[in-house]
Amino acid sequence: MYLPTFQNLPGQRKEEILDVCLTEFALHDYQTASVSRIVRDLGIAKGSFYRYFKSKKDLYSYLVYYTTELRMGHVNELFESQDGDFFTLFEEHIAMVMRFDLRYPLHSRFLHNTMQERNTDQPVNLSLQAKEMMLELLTPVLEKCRQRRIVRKDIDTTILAYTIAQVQMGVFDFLSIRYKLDSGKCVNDKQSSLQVPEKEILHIAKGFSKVLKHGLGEV
Amino acid sequence: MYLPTFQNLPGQRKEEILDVCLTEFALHDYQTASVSRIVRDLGIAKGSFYRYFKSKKDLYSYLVYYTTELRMGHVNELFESQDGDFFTLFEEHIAMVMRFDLRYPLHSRFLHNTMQERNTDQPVNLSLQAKEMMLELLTPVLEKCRQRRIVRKDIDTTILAYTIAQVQMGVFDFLSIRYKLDSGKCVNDKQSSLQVPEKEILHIAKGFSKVLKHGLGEV
Amino acid sequence: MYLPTFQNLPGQRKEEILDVCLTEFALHDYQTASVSRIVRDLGIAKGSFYRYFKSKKDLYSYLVYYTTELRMGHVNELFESQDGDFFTLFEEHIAMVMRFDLRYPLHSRFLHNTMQERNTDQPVNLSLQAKEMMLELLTPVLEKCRQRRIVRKDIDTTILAYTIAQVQMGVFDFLSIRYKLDSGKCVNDKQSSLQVPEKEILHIAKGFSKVLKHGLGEV
Amino acid sequence: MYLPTFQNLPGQRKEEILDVCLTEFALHDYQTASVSRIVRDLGIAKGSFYRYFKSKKDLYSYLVYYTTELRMGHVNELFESQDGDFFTLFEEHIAMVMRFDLRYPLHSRFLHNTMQERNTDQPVNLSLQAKEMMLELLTPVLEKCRQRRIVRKDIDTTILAYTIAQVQMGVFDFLSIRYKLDSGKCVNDKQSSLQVPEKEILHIAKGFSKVLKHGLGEV
DNA sequence: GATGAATGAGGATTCATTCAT
DNA sequence: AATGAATGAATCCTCATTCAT
Repeated sequence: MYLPTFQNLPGQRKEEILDVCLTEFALHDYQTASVSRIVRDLGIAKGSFYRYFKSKKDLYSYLVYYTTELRMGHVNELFESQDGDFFTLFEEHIAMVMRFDLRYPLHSRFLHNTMQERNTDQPVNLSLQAKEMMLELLTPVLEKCRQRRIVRKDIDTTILAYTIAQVQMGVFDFLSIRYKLDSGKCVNDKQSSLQVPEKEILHIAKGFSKVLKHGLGEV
Repeated sequence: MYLPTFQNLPGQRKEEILDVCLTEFALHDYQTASVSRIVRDLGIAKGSFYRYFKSKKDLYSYLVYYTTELRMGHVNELFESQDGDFFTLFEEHIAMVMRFDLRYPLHSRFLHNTMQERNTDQPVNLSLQAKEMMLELLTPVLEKCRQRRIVRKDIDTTILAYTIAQVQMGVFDFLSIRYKLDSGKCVNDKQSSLQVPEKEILHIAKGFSKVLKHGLGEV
Repeated sequence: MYLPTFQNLPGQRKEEILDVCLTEFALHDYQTASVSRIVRDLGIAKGSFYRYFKSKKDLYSYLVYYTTELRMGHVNELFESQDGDFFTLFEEHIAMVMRFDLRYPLHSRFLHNTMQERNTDQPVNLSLQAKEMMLELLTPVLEKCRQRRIVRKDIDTTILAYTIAQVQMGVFDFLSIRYKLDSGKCVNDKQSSLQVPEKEILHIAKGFSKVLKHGLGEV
Repeated sequence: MYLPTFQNLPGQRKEEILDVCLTEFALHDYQTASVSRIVRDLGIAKGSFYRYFKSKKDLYSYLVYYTTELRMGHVNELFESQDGDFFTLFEEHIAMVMRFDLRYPLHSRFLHNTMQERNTDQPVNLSLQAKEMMLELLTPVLEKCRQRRIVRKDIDTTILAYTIAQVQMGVFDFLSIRYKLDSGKCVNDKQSSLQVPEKEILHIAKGFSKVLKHGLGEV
């Protein structure tokens, strides 16, 4: 978490600082990311940085928290609404994910990096952890869906849940490939957002939703 | 590529060395992986390492080549056989992947890391690149499947192909979660392989295959 | 060029540092000169050095600039004054050179080394370059002298110019031999200056001037 | 000095080896010259090298001896013949020097480098030593010339002697500048000799001789 | 006589962090 | 509150030399 000194900074300055820090961690992995570069880019003294954040690790933790919060404000997690259809929900969810990725490419790329971080010292594979969490959330939802005969019963729930999770986590890369978006370049050039027509987003969301619901096989 | 000095080493010693090197790169990303640690673990002089490999980068390249070759010997890539059904093929493929991951957890984890390498200097996202390559391979296969009425026509091929790719690339993590395998710990403890009953493997493979073919939705 | 951190140092400390650095490069060629030895001699941390200068190369460039400036403040280059006699000018010039060499033996030796630097990577022979530059400066001067019947016309200007340059560049060694000065020892022992009576300097300067003007042959 | 193993090598092989070694020391200073590169270029084992020469230093010493001998076979040192004129002698001497430099650019460049070697460990400035030796040889010669009224008496002998030495040692560079010879390139490209018309050589030799005898000044 | 693998000290440089000002 | 100089261990890599085969 940040230190009081950071808290007392004017709001805009705080955002500038977070922006630079996110950029650094969006372009490099944890080890390679450099506090020296951050303070250079911010034009502040090394000491100042350590009055804002206790350490590189602390900064990183906060950035994870911060971006996760931001994302949660834009993307509702997948759960079964009382009346809505699960696959419609999935469709909406995945559309939200895409919109977030396009609107906040910096934060999105940072989170993406986060998911790929591996580290001996703290042997937590964040990516794995995230998937596990998602499975835990999805499993009961899918169970209910089964009872309501929305989801098939002849395949393990974990397999179903994992497929959903995996597809959902891949949307970012899908967009990158489909629209030749270079998120690294985009972050480097300080582009603040990417453009894909809403219509396309809806189309893709429906596509993935349909695949999940009915499979690839011809009926 | 390795230097002659390495080539001349007794076979067992070569394997020991590759093992230590793979471990280092399995536990750390390229930047963080340390030649110093490698030579310490091997109990050899710094200079000796550089008589085996020209540089850290060269070692890394070779390890990628080496593990890729190994994997290719165990896992046939996904393509449409003349008479076989695509989804049966997928089932077999994914079973092979799981068997490889379990038998060679070190190599598997290394390859996994490889896919996640991002580098500012050469802004090639290997993971993205791999996915793109897979899409290019899968697209024509799917097109044929469509003509033969095996695959539905009402969804974009790219979406279908991407879903397959994404699911396939996630098997490793699925096993990790389902069987509480900690590949980091496993690599650290020098466990040479992991055990999951063949029956389970076949079951999971069938599960993913079915999901892909028929979807999650109840019929 | 130096970094701000160096600039901010107290004047005396700056001189101490430059002194140690010059000594290192006066006793060894560029490749052999060692940053490790410099920081050891200065009693500072490795990292500190790199807060003063960006790199070994940058340090070297600055030292060249620094000593050249210093020398230029003490030694006027050879050119034809409107009314003065060329050989008188030469006499004065060479006396100034000797005085500089004796007063700043460290800087002088460093510059001397600089001239001898050869480098495979950038195959510029500095010594050769310096001579060429000197020839370019001297040639028009000598041409004018010829018109004014001060310099003979029956020998190629380049030969004349080269002789002047060569003699002038050898004064340092001449002093070393004549007065048994060991500039290496002198630098090592941190002697700050060498003593040769002004009378001697004038005598030698006149000697070289006369030789150049009238030659060795008896009239 | 070389070891017996080297002595026993067939003559041609010995020359090949010396050639490669000379090239290495012609292109790099002592410290930077690399035994590794030498054995690589020769295609022999490291161990073999150390059976030919005790050490890098020993090799270097031998190369100095070897090239000096070679040069002495082509260039007679300057001394007063009983009847010949000193300045005619100088003219012939300097012509010989130029011919040697052009015919043996590799050896010439090596010797040139040798003269520029500075080293803390063995505080012998070879260049200075060579000049001193030359002065010792020239001084008695000049004294005799004075008695025979060939050389003027109103200037110190050391100054005269030094001027001669200095001019003579500069011929190599003079040729390099005048004929745009790049001895580094020439060594790299394994050109075995350089071409300058004999007529030019004689002209230059006469030029320098005249300057030394009569000076630059108009009579 | 020849080989070439092993050595380990040394090279330049970067880093996160501390602390006196 | 902010500064920025100092630290020193860590990074990758090269070198001349030795010695068992």
